[in-house]
Amino acid sequence: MLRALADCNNFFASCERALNPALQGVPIVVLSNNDGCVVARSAEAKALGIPMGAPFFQVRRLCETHGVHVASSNFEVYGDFSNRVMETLAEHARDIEVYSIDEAFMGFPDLTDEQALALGHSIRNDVLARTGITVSIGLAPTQVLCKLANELSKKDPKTSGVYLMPTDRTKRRELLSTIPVDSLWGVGKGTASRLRAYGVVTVADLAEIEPERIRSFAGVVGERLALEVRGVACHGIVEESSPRQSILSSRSFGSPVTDRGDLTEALAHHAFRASEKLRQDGLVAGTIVAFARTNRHREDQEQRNAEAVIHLDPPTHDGRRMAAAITQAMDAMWIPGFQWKRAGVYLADLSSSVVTQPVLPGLGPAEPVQRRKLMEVMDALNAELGKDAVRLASTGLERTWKPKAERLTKLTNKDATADEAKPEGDSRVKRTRIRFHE
DNA sequence: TCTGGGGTCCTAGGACCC
DNA sequence: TCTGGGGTCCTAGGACCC
Repeated sequence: MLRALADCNNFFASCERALNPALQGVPIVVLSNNDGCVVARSAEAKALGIPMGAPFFQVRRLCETHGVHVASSNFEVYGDFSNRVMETLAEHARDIEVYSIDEAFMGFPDLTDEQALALGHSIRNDVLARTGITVSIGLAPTQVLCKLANELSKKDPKTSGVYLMPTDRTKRRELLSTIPVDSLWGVGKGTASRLRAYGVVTVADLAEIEPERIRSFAGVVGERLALEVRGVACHGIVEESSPRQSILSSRSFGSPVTDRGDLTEALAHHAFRASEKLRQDGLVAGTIVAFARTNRHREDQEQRNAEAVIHLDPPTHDGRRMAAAITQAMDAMWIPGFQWKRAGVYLADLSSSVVTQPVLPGLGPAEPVQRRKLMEVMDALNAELGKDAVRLASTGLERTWKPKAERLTKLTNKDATADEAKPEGDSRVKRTRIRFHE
């Protein structure tokens, strides 16, 4: 089977540009939540030497000097662009796995080299025409090689954004012997140094070593990598969405929080947000972990992680119950005298909310009907009127703890209609896990 | 002054059982 | 002094990704 990885170029920056055509040719930088770090850069911004992940305050002057357009991240908008890109990709592929907000693996029947390249270019052109987003396409027999091919297509302008991993063995080995093993997908610092210690320096080295030998010093992860770079697929294209195993909602505070009431509000807010995600996926949670952290970058201050683990019996997706449980847990969790920088709620022990067990006499249903209804109504209103249109009083009115987002792109009416044009319902794309990233 | 927010998978080691 | 041998399940933490 032939596979492909389509990956949007400078995705968040490209979305900002698609929203505002006046930004053509202007360097663009998109900031993480709380306007903290650089998480996306247009080609022009990269050329200025603005590094990925840089704290914004370190590159602010550079941006001002060169007239860089700086935007706070707007995930709702990027999510809409993502949907349109993925729907377009799905029309071209036999199978598709949406791997993250800006990339997807696709599966095709076997094709000749010429056909594969032609297909890649037609997909790329179609996505650009329909969404304004440029994608790069890497074609290869396995996902790890697709990833590599994708990087090569980005590096070499001669490829025009589409690169096919050489099918000829000798040519492929020649290529792989020029690529360091630590640039592979799945090889981080730890694995790279272990591999080097055993003389595996290039991707070709990895492709030639016995997979069983690899296993002895790099585990099953190493073994799978070795097989994938040999052209033996270990990862399938996953069309079925696998149920998710955890949910996290957390944010940094715009300024440090020292008040117990503020922290409680923020945690109640995260509990409710996390419960929304639960309900969306038809899940209930058996465990909540509420946590707060001090600023790890402040070496002059004592550090603290405050945490409360709450077991929910029976498991629930009721945001009110969760918020109330957290408010109670604050007695145990609250430590006065610290400047809290970040807080959040983590949900675990997830299971389907569909009740499979018969209700025992005298115990009643797992979740009272009115509560379920209340959540349904809140979700419906928020879907209609916008996020947070209705919320729990315990999550606060003033919300002085809110993160910063001082450079949000204002949406025009035109964008709103584009949003309405979004196809609904039986789209062929099954969203698997969408991870908002970078 | 200012430094993000999600996820998954694997492994090692302890608890526990027979 | 010497003091089984497996197996499973769970959890914490590391590694990695976007």
